[in-house]
Amino acid sequence: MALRRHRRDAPTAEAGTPRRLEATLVTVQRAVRGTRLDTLAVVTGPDEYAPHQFEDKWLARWEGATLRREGAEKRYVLTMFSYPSGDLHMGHGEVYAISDAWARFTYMRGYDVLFPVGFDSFGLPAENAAIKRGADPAQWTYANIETQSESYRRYGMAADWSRRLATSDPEYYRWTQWLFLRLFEKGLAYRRESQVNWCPNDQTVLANEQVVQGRCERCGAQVTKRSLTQWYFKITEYAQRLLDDMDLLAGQWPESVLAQQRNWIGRSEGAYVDFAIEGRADPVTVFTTRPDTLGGATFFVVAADAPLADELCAPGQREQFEAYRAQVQTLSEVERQETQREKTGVSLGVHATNPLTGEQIPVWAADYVLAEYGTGAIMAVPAHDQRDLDFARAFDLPVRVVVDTGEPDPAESGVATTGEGVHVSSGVLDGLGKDDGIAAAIAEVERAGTGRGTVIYRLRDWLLSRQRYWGAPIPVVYCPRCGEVAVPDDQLPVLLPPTSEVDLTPKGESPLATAHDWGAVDCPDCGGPARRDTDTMDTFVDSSWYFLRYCSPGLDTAPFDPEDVAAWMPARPYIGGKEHAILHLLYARFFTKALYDLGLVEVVEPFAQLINQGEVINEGRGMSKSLGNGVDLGAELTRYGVDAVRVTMLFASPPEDDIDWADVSPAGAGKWLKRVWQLAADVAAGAGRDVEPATERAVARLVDEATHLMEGHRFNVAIARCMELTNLLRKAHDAGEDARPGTEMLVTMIAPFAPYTADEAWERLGNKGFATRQDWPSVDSDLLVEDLVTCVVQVSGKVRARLEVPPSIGADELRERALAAAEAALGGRDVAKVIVRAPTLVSVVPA
RNA sequence: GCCCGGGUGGCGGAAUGGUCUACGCAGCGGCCUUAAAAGCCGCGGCCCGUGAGGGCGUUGUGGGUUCGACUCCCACCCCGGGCACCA
Repeated sequence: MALRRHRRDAPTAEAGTPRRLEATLVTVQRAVRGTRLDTLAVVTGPDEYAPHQFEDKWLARWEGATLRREGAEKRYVLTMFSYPSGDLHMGHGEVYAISDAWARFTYMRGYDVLFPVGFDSFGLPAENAAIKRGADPAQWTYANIETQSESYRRYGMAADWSRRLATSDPEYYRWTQWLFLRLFEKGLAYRRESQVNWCPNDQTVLANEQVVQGRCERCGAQVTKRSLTQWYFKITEYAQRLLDDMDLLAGQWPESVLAQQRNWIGRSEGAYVDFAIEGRADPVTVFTTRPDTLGGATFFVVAADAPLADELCAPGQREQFEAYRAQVQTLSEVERQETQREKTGVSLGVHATNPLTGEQIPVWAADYVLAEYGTGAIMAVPAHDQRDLDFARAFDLPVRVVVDTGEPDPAESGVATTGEGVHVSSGVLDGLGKDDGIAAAIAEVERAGTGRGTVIYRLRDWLLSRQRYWGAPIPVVYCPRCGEVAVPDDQLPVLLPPTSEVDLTPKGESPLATAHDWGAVDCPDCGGPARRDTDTMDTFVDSSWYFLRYCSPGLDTAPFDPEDVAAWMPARPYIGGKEHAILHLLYARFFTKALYDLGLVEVVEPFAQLINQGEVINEGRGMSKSLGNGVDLGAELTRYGVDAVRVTMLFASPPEDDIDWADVSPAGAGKWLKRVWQLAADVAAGAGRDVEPATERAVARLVDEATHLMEGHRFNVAIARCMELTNLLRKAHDAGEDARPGTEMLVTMIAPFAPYTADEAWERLGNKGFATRQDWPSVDSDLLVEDLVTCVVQVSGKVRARLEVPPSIGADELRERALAAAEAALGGRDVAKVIVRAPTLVSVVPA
């Protein structure tokens, strides 16, 4: 199969070898005050619950099975694919337990389920590992993919293996390049020179989203700035749509993710205002959210590192300006972002004209104004903006109040007033409040032709070039005669050169630039000598469309078939970590909208529902090598059995909460599974008499509750109901009742969490086939009606009595009985009021 | 500073206007066993009572709405996460 070409040379995964030995052993462990003692291996007898003895059997029997159900309604259950660095870890254990439980439950509810698996296999760790060990990134990557795939199967994932993909497969990145070219044709991919984020450690540029508090998201190094010509995607053109379409996601995505994206996009309403500058033909435009305070603009500030500052600087100030700029440029992003820094700046020796007052105001350069936001220049209104006030006080510039908020004079208090107030000394605005003032000010500058209302965004275009080897080459050729030329579709993929032709050592330039033969090509347009782009794409480009490729695996005429995509998309739910809130999830939303505009897909949002699982931590902290508190997933699976670990992941907490592995009990989960397994064998041996109606009703109620809990992804509570059901059925069986129907439902219901134990117990019940292929049980609604319910009698809000009453009891009769029961608690007081909520509650209010 | 989420037993967590603490972990008592492990049964806010039972208290703090509040409203405290010189 074409998809697997790379794997020919991959070494065999190591994960499977010790398991045969373990299969004959069972581990016995004890827990003492949270510290697990050494495991002790003992040979097991025939009646011991020994998951290792049946895991391999079921794994073999499940071979090739998927959750497809031809003709049924389709559902796309999607898990964030993994980066293949080493084996699966505890975090994968949680996200996969959630995903698999949900996918299996969806199947059991009658849906045709697409549940694919793949690998986000381009990226820096492969390259860094290769440099360190002198190996090939492909070899490292594909060996890890095999290791992870083996563990993934062992974990009991019901994935559709025929759709497995890896973004580093040429069959995949061919289409990544193809999609890049479609965006290029549409003007959504473009190249420009600008100041970019540079990671000195990884020796590559970074997108804004990959800079976290001035540091590289991946390695933590302090990011610096460089001026480079790079490729960008025009995500800014989609800012408003990315905001608007969040309405479609409200209630289906976690509020925190939506809030983070809203924050990141940073919509800001205000106005552009033009200021004439002495000695310059064209005015300079500023952005402000408070055009109503224009009259209070007493100076003007340009970002010191913007070309505009250099241009505006008067000859007499040049020396001082350049010294200041040099000083600013030595600051790292981390230093510059310190919030409590003193204001610094330098006068540029020129003046601007306030378009409202006609006043001449001085122009300064400072680093508190950002070159990349707005227009890189501001009107400073010190009375009503704290930063401007701090600057004015540092350099003794005038402060003029134009909004009277009733607070002390900012010039004296040092506190800018930003709230509601009445405009003063502002001509036509005088007497207006804040919002009216803003509207009137916009109307006024528009009338005068010196400004206009506008909306700007904090979001920046997505920088996609990377100066690294292990990624998809950017399919563009530079020709001295024709300029930027797209590689024709029929010449895709632009394959990576073999590592033997490349120097991988980071040196601030792409390793591909050292592959001279690879880089020299004929221009596709004129046939003359030309050279390839030597950068590769950000791996977030790869992951922005993999969920579409899953719909049409192996297709070699297009990245995907629109009909397949229409049949499956959007994914619901999409399950993965919250660290991608403003990275992958924002990029994938943008990409889907761009592909919609290109007519390639019909959906505007790729993920109709999002589940963010929590992290698995240990002893209150994230697991890490430096802390030495890591827990190995494979070792836990060996120690407790796969199902016990899966159940622990799901039972410990709601999916979105973190799990502290020191606080939970895989041994306890195993104990429960053993009880189910033992119950199945005991029930199969037969029973003395029919099941009691009360038992039947209790079973029905628990099944019904568990079903509703599953529907809401409440796995931890659904499992609690299954445990109650186990306890109930055990008692019924021991009392001689026929617990078989209930036990069959129980065994079926644990299949999403514990597929191995479910199928094994199903077989022990004497049934053919698989519990994991059964339909989810449904209950007779007649059984959900109890014959007696408990009615609580409250006096002054406190529970004073309980009555067993038929659910059909009338309000009047219940009132009488409740009053009689409340007599002692009333102690002779008169009754002022009685609230009856038949049949469960009566509240008595004494006088 | 702005935005989002949260605070319930020794612990993980149930309960979203009506019996607070389901289910599980850890703990304690008992049964079984020569013994241990495993397994099974039971206990689990405080006080009085051998017991049945009775009294009191309780969901970060303070107030409010309500017959009734973990749940709704106001103010505050604390914890976690995101953004941040964004004009």
